[in-house]
Amino acid sequence: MIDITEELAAFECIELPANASVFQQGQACENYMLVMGGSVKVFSRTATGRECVLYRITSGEICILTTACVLGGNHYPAEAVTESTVQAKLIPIANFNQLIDSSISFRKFVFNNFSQRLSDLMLKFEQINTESTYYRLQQFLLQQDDHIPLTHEQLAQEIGSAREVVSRHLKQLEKLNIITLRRGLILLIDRDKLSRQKVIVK
Amino acid sequence: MIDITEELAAFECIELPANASVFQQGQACENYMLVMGGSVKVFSRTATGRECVLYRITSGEICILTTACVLGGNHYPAEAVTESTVQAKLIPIANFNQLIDSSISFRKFVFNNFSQRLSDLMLKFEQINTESTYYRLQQFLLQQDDHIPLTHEQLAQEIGSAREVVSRHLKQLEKLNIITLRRGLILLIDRDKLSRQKVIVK
DNA sequence: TCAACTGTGTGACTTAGTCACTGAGCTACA
DNA sequence: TGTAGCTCAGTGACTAAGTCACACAGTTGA
Repeated sequence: MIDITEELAAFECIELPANASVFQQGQACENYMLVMGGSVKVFSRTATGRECVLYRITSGEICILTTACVLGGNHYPAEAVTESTVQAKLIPIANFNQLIDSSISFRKFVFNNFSQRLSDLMLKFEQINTESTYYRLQQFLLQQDDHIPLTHEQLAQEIGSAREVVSRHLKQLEKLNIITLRRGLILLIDRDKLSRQKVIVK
Repeated sequence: MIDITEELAAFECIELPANASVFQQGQACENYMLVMGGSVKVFSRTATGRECVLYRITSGEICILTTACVLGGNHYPAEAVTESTVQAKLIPIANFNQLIDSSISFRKFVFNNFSQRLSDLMLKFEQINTESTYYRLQQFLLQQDDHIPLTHEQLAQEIGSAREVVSRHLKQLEKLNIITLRRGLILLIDRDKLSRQKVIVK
């Protein structure tokens, strides 16, 4: 992790409540945001309102989507909301540009963030485009604890699918004694079997 | 356009033939590539071999996917091939990093490229995820000349769909006297009608 | 001129997403 | 403490998209 504490000391920290909109699709960009604590979810939305999580901005990360917007002269191509209380520093564009030129650390920091997001997006694109919904669901579940406090809706958003599709797959997995379903909660009871379960039998 | 002629004068220009692989999925990254002429197509591939064009690197652009790979320590998440004879300069990583630190122009140039790619990918993601295949096909056709020298396969790759699906939509459009189909060629004969044609009737 | 290749058309099938609706569980508050 | 109104989950019916297999037409080159 690159230390840019010194560079950012001058900027004041603000606090956002949970579930607050950070920016919306089509909105113009105004400030760089550096998240100091909490988590911001960046997602895109289909015509029918379905959400698909693209990535998260967590502590110590910068929202480089702003840079892309400012330099490209376009508006935000996605939405972002806070998932928890978020502490963040807002950096005006002029200050940001000045820091890029004056601080090697800050420059490297921003470059790293850019790279990471690009990689994240490529990976997400790959997954959504090349892997089946069931495979994405399976992999997502395997990455979690045995106790998964998510609704089917939230799960669908994480893997970029529809709630009904996820519900149906989960129901099949429950019938196979791989998981147990509770309201807003999934209990993973046979991780091994899940990792081996390639196809869902009707 | 930012002028970085001076910064790049020291690097020799190589030439690649058409249809040559530039990098493959999973490959490690070695050099930065700056395209001086011609076009490189970057695409991802599904498990069944279907390709989806992500973006193109054309004259004066740098393949920042390399930066993302180098900084992220990961391998190429996509493939790239030349679409024509391509002139390019290869810049070793050490020289690239040195240029970033020493030249404001070069830095801005790379930043702009990063931003543009991020925006491209977001846009592509949006389109593939939120728009119907027919809508993407319709929009793609409307962006072309009336004389479109592409096979259905190539068209499918551009919009990220399957050849058969594209073929079927095109056939419907031909029945409606909107286009004429020839081998390896589509003639757009009624642009207005195409732009109004919202739904394909069976 | 014909074999091999590339491009197109199409039927049958599977998977995913959408729509509409039902009912179960939770919670606030009258 | 009962219940209205909410969120969450389940499901049938349908459509869109992708996959698979195969037929055949146009093109190319030995």
